[in-house]
Amino acid sequence: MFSKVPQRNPSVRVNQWVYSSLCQLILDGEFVPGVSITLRGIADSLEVSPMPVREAVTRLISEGALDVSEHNRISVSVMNQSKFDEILYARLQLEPKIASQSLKLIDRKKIKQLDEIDKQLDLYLETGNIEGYIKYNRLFHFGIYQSANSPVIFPMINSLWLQFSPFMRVVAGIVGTNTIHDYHKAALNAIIGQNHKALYDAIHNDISEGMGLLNDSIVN
Amino acid sequence: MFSKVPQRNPSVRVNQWVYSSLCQLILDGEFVPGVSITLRGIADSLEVSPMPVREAVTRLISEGALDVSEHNRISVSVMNQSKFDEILYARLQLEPKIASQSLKLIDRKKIKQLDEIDKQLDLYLETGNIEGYIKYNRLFHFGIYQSANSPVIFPMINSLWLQFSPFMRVVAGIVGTNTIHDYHKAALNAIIGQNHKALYDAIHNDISEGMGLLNDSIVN
DNA sequence: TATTACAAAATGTGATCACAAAAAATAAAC
DNA sequence: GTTTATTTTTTGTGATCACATTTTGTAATA
Repeated sequence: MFSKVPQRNPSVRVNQWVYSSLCQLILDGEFVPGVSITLRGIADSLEVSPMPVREAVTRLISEGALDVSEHNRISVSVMNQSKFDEILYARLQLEPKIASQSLKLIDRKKIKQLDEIDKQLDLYLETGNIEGYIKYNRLFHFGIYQSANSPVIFPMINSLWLQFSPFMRVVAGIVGTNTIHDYHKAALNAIIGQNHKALYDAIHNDISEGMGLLNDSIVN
Repeated sequence: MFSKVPQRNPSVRVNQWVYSSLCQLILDGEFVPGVSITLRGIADSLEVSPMPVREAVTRLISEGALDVSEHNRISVSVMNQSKFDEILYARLQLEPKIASQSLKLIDRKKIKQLDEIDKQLDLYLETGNIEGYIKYNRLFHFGIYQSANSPVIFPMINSLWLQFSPFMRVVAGIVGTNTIHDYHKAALNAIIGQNHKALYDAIHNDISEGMGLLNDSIVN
């Protein structure tokens, strides 16, 4: 049923594969906010037994990506104003800090990767490719964050992205790509120049402006 | 096996009871860092089948309270310097903010509760009762945070406490209660006076000083 | 057409079994 | 006594079944 699920690798456990597959689907915006999810439905779609799905879904619920509604039914989380405000606050407190923390660990090879991601991203922006933009924007941010080697805050950031991604996908489809202006170039220059404050500010501004575009689309 | 587990309530599901029981045991410091955990062992101790334990443990792993070591063995998370630094940073960014956010929602009845909690806490400090201190310190903090009605940041704070609680219990047993000085009185006065900044600062100072006592005891 | 009553299917939860891999325990050899 | 080899037990994982509850589908009634 799901079109773009990563291929099964026999060396990786089924539960982990299911979890990362669901993560990717959520982050890519394949899950529409509010839509109902069933364990057996996902199990059939991924062609696995319900058991590893239960484990993955339990995790995603605890990370806020999925919601347990009345009568223990599972659904994709819906955005509201207070959730959005807190996600924005937490992102602004955690992501610039981790970016800055990763600064000294980013080598030349990584910089080249980030540069290529950003070039691809600009291409998607020009052609109005929302899916491409969302995916490569995430690759850019997490490309930086992953270098930080952060044991506590990185999982928290991951959880935050899982929470707003379904909402972002819907909204981005409405506002389109032409109003988006990111601070990736500033971030890249800051990385190259090893300027902590400039990188911190670039990520901060990127989040502020990006989330600002989404704010108007919240319905309670 | 576990002595102080909350009583089973037939109206609440087994998985939720197991999860909250394990949470309480962890927060109260009953789980020693590094100790191995087995699904069947916990299931036998709580006199339930392994199934709901699997669910609870999966959640606790994703919240950072438990760790998956090599060969998929489960153990209580061990503290190290980088984890500690990030937990401290995240607590300082999130907890004062949520406390401040809860300020206008705390009514007279809640203030009375907090005051009684703090009185009991002082008693435990005088008599050197570590377990009592840890429990009532948590009751005080979460008594405030819960009033904030926070959908995103509150769960993050909960996860942070689950991560450092096992470590704190061990260290607190070493340093003792006589060196502890909290800012709960300042926090209470700030709440009564509806002073946002004073409450923010009180919680900030409380975390800084409390965690400062723990910092020296980290072994890598 | 709209509403109600009933039957059928679906859903999360809990329990149990099977299995491969890893620990732990025991026996054998030097 | 110490090390090596072998057996036994334990452990997480995945699959399957049973069950109460809820939802959905269908037919009957007005």
